[in-house]
Amino acid sequence: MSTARGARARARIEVTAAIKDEARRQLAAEGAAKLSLRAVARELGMVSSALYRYFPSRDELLTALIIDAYDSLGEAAESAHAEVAASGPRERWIAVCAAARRWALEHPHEYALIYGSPVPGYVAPQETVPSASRVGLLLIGVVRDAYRDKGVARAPLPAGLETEARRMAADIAPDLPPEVVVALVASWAQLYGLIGFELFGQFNRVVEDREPFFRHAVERLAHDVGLVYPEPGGTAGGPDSA
Amino acid sequence: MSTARGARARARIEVTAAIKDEARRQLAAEGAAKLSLRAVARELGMVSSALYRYFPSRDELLTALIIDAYDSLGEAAESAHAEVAASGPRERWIAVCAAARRWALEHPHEYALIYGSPVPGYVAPQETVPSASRVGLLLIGVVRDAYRDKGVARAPLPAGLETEARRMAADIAPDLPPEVVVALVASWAQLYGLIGFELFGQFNRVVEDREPFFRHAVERLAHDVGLVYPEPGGTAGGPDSA
DNA sequence: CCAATGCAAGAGCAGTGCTCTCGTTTTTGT
DNA sequence: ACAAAAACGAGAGCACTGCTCTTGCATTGG
Repeated sequence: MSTARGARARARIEVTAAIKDEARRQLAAEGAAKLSLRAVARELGMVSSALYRYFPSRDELLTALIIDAYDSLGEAAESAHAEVAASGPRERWIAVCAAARRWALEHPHEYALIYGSPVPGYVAPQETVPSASRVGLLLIGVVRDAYRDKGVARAPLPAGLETEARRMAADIAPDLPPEVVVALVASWAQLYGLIGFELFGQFNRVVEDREPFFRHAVERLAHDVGLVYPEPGGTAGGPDSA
Repeated sequence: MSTARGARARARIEVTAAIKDEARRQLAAEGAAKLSLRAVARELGMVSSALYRYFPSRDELLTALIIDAYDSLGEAAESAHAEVAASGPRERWIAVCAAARRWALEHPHEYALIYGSPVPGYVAPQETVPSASRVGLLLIGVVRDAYRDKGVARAPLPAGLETEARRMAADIAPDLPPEVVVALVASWAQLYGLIGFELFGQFNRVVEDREPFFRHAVERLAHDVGLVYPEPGGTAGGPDSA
C-alpha cells in the first residue's frame, strides 16, 4: 500500500531529482544563460518534450534551482554558525559572513543566479522567500542574542527615517530597537555588495589579498550593527535603556 | 578633405550609432537576455547578417553597451557632484551616492548589465576600465579633498591587512592613509550592495520607504571613510598625523 | 579608369524553448 | 476485475536565435 501509488510517483520524484541534478551541473559549469533544457534532456537520455512533464518551463526549472541555491547557501551559513555557536556575537557574525563569501566563491554561477541580475523580466516567486531568508535570519539571531545579553551600541536615527524604522522593526525583529534593525538590514545588503564585487571581478587590480580585506570589512559591519567590542565587556545601550 | 573619405566612413559611424541606439532601447525595454541581433537589424530595416559588419558578435555589441552604461552612470554622478562641488565632503559624498542610486533605478537593465551577474563566461575587457572607474574616482576625490582640508577620522588596521592596505593605497590613492583607502574601497562595494538589493527586489517587504533608508546608510558609509561630522568642525587625524 | 575594398542581402546551419499529437503504460473508480 | 482516466515518452514541427558563407552592387583609392 505504501508503494501502491508509488511506482509512478517514486519514479517521478527520481526523474525530477535527476533533472535538477543535471541542470545544476550545467549551471555550475556554464552559467544560467547556457543552461539548456534540450541539453539536460539529451544528457539524461530522454527527449526534450518529455522534460516538460516535470517542469512546465525553463523558468520553473530555474526557480527550483534558485530555491536550492538559497538553501545550499543557508545551510552552509547555518553549519558554519553552529560551529561557533558558543562564541561571542562578533565571532558568530564573522563566521556567518565568511561562510556566505566562501559559498559564493565556491558556487559562483549559483550565487549569480540568486544575487546577480534576475533573469529577463523575472520576479522571485513567493515560495523562494523562506529559503532566501535563512542567512538574514541567522544575522538577526546573532544580533538579538547580543542585544539580550548585554545590549548593543546604537546611534540615533535621522528624523525622516523614524517611522520607516519602526515599521521595519515591527516586521523583522520587534524585540530589537529600530536603529539596530536599520543597521542590520543595511549591513545585510552591504555584505552582498562586498561578496558580489569580489566575485564579479570589480576588485580585480584593486584588492588582491581579499580574505583579510573581507574580514576587516565584515568586522566593521559588525561594529555598525552594534557588536562593538572584540569580545567581552560590552557597554552600550542595554535591552532596558530603550 | 575632412569629408573626403567621409561618405562611407560617416555612414558607418551613423549606422553604428543607430545600432547601439536600437540595442540600448531593447536593452532598456526587455533586458540583456532578450536583446537580439536579429530584432535590432529588423527594427533598423536591415538584414541580420549586415549587422555583423559593425559588430563582430553579440558580445561585442554588449561590451559597447556596457561601456556606454558606465559612462552614463559616471556622467550622472559627475554632474550631480558638480552641483554641490562647493559643499562639504559629506554633502558631496551623499550626492554622488544618491546619483548612482537614482541612475540605477532609472536604468535597471543597464545597471544589471554592469553590476549584476556578468553574462555567460564573460570577463570585462580592458577598455571598460576607464569608464567603469568614474564613480570610484569621484568618491576618492571627495575623501582626498576632505583629508587635505582637515583630515579624516581613522581606525587602526588589523595586522593581517597592513601590507595589502599599503599596496592598495599605493595603487589607488598614494596620498591617502592606507586605513582610509581600505574603508573607501569597502564602502564603494557596499554602496552597490545597497543599490543592488533595492533594484533586484531583495528589499521587497523589508524596506518600504527606501529613499531615507538609503540616505541614512550612505551617511554611515561616509562616516566609515572618515567623513565624520555633519559639517564643519572636523577633529580627527589630519594630513600630518600619519 | 580599374582593381580593391566595403557593404547589404539572402540562404543556410545548428541550436534553442515550447506545443501538439499519438501510442503506451500506469493508476483509479466502480 | 474491467473500463475510464490520467500520466508519460517519443516524435514532428513552429518560431526564434547567433553566426557563416556566398553573391552582387556601390564606393573608394591607386
